[in-house]
Amino acid sequence: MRKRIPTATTKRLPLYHEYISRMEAEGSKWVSSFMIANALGLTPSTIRQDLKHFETIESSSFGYSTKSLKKVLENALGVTTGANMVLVGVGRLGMAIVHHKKFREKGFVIKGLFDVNEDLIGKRICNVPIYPLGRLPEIVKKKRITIGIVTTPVESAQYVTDLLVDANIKGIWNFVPINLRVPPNVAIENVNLCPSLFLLAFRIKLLEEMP
Amino acid sequence: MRKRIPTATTKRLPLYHEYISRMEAEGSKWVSSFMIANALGLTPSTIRQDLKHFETIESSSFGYSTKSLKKVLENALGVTTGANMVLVGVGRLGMAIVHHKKFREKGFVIKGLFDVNEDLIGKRICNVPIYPLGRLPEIVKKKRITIGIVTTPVESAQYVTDLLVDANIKGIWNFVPINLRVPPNVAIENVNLCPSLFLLAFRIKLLEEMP
DNA sequence: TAGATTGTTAATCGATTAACAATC
DNA sequence: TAGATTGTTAATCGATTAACAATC
Repeated sequence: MRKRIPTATTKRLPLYHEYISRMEAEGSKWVSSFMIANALGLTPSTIRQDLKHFETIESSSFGYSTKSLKKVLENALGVTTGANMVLVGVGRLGMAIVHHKKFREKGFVIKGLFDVNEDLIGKRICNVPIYPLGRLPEIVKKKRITIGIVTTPVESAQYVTDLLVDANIKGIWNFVPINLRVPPNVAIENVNLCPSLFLLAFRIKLLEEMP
Repeated sequence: MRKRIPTATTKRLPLYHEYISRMEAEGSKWVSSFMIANALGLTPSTIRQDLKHFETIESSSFGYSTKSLKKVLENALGVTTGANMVLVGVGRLGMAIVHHKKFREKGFVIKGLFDVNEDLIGKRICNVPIYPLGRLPEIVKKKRITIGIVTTPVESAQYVTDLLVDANIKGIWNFVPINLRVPPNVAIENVNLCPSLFLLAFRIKLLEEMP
């Protein structure tokens, strides 16, 4: 990749990757911008503008080579390297994430869980041990953790984030519906379930009002 | 609200609502565009442009009235009315969603669960019964369901979505990482966990490359 | 009133789309 | 080659920011 990649493009890369992976699994050797656009609800123009940022994609009059496109996307996304992660807040959502196989398959491995609940500490979920919060700095350092998953209640989310940041984590995957404060050298990605549901309700309302 | 509300604004409304709810709970009578902007990492200008679309918000030189702002947002989002929902695909993620109290508190109630797993059918989770997929049209009609939550494996997601659409559902809350096809009169909101994680990995990479 | 914030206009910025020559 | 798709430029569209008079 050459120039700065626009954020709008950035957000689509994981979607392209998902689609390309599926097409490759189905045995497709080539995918065109038309196919991708159609599958993802975008225009071919947008796809081409986005992929322009990556020089090493092999293309022809059939479209882009599935293999090279997948490779380039995985490189760009850092999927090839994966990451070691910890998860703080072992509620039901936290447990669902730990059990999710796909992350591990892609190299994103949860190495430790943290909670304040005394009853949980020492147990294991999917063979991942649950530690007390106090051991977070030690474990993060020892296991070379780069991503912290935050699935705590709202009240403790910022506190936990500060702990993670102090432990030199590089990115926060936040499932708590607040805007966590992190220094500029730490990446953050928010997954907001409640707002997402409200947004759906809002869209339904819009559709009903003006059909 | 008067004119068409821009989609960019639409996506921020749930965040405003979340923040205002918290401020109201803390006893704030007024919130300014500066406060909201600061809390959510936006500019005051953006906040004011967004809220301009809603006429009934009471404002003063202290900012916006928390009470009226919350009310307007809840009205706009359709949060006041809530919705009856069904969930298809009772895996761990599905279960985590069923257990999530917040949705129910806000009036978004899951009235039925559906799965193909014979062992699950007839059981209850959080007092919500699990039905066989075949009974979906009947239950959706009887219980006046408007939102369908899709937490199935990728392979069955489109099939399940078609079932829901045929049963006259109004919105799909999709947790499966594919672009589901729905007719234009059905709203859809996607929650993509894997792409979200990859996006985080990508941002970490960007930060490392050019700090 | 005085101080602060909104409401609003205009300018800037970025993202999307259209179109077509270059390429495979 | 012929047909189809890319790569790229230019035009359009929408979103964000800045600035300041109007308002409370």
